[in-house]
Amino acid sequence: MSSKLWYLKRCDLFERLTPEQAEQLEGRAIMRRFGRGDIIYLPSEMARSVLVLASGRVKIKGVTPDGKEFIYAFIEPGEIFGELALVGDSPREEFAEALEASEILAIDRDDLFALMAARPDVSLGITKLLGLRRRRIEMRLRNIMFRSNRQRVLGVLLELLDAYGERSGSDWRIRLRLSHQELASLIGATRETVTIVLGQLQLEGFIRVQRRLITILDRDRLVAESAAE
Amino acid sequence: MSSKLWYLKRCDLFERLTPEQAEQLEGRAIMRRFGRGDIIYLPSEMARSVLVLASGRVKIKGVTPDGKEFIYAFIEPGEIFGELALVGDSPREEFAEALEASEILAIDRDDLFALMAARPDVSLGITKLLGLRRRRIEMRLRNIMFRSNRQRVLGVLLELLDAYGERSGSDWRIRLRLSHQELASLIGATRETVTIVLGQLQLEGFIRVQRRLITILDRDRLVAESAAE
DNA sequence: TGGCGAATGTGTGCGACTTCACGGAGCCCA
DNA sequence: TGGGCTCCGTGAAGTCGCACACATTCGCCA
Repeated sequence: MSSKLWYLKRCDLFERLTPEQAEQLEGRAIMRRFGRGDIIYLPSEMARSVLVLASGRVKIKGVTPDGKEFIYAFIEPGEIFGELALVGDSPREEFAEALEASEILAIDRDDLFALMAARPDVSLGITKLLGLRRRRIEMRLRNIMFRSNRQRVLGVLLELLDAYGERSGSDWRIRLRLSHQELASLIGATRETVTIVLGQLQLEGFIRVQRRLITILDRDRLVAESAAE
Repeated sequence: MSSKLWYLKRCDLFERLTPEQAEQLEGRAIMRRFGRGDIIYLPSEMARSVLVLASGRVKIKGVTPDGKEFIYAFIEPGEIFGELALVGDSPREEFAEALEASEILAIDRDDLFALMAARPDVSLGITKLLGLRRRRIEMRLRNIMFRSNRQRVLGVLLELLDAYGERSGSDWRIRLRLSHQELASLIGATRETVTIVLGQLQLEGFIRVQRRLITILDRDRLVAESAAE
């Protein structure tokens, strides 16, 4: 089995394809490699294809007019991204950047449309994917509007715990190692403020911070604190 | 033709149904009326149906833990809302509130799933709808993160102009009449700040404000100002 | 048409964040 | 194993926007 095919099968959406359908898709997909920091696509670039992350890690980000970067999402292996190519003919409005060396499979959107026509379950899967991501973005918006930076940090920690949490003894830790700058880019604050707030939360016994590794010591209290007021 | 059927046909998604399909859907849909200020659905309510606005106007909103309201979107007649019912079995996370007397058609999500299976074009339409709304929300997020309230107001005015702008002589006006409070709930600011900023923009000749009616006098300069720095 | 609630205009203090600046710690890799 | 880079910690000074308090105006409708 080709490596392209193997990667396709790892993606939820495609795991139930018939061998012929999978091979058809695989034959027309293009594999590309990117190094740390490489830009995979940019805004204003026409969106002709949908991407599947085979290995590595990717972030989806935007840049404000005055040059500050903000993060929409992180992509893990097996996940799809750039899927807004399926909606209309508008250009992309965000960046995709490789956070580490990554392998990416590009599927032409017409091939995916064809597959969707033949497989209603794939079509429904795409719909649900779009819906889930929309729900996530709305949660981000809710976490930011009218909230102090302390509340935003609490909120984003819970969100990350939900998406990337793993057990560590009696505690939870966030598998995704993020710098203070990246946390700041998630909540719309400065790097310095995030440093301060994380320090306070550590003092108050909510979390332990070790460089890029954050451990949640008291999840319940953190949830209460985040919901309070 | 029943009024329910007539309203269904006004909705882009359903206008090309066969008479049988339309009647089938119509027979199972439920029409309800709401008065100004009535809540159509709330968070934590299970999302069993998708709504179509037949007449009136609706806003989709959330509330922060400390009671401040923020607005996700406005819905106009012929538009669908509550469509996240199609994604998984999670409860709703937002409010839908009637802004004026409204008539609403509720379609059980299973009926819509059945229709989607029979009509790939409806399915694709739903997918695109979700994608468009996600793009819109992402634009909102981009407009808010790291930006001053002045920039946010400029941004939201352009967004509203795009969605609800109409020609008025050589100028453009925003068809949707919004209070300062509602504008504030769109950008995450206080009502007072919005009043100040609108006043400044009027002094600077960008816009004219008459109570709830905003006219854009110099669109190009406003775009430049919004993109600058 | 008078009255009342909603919407708008304005001012004052204050606090949270930002900006800028710099020192030190950790980490990768030649 | 040390040089250089990124990341983290901290302080001083300034600003923006918020909270709160009121006055005023508008528009609706009894």
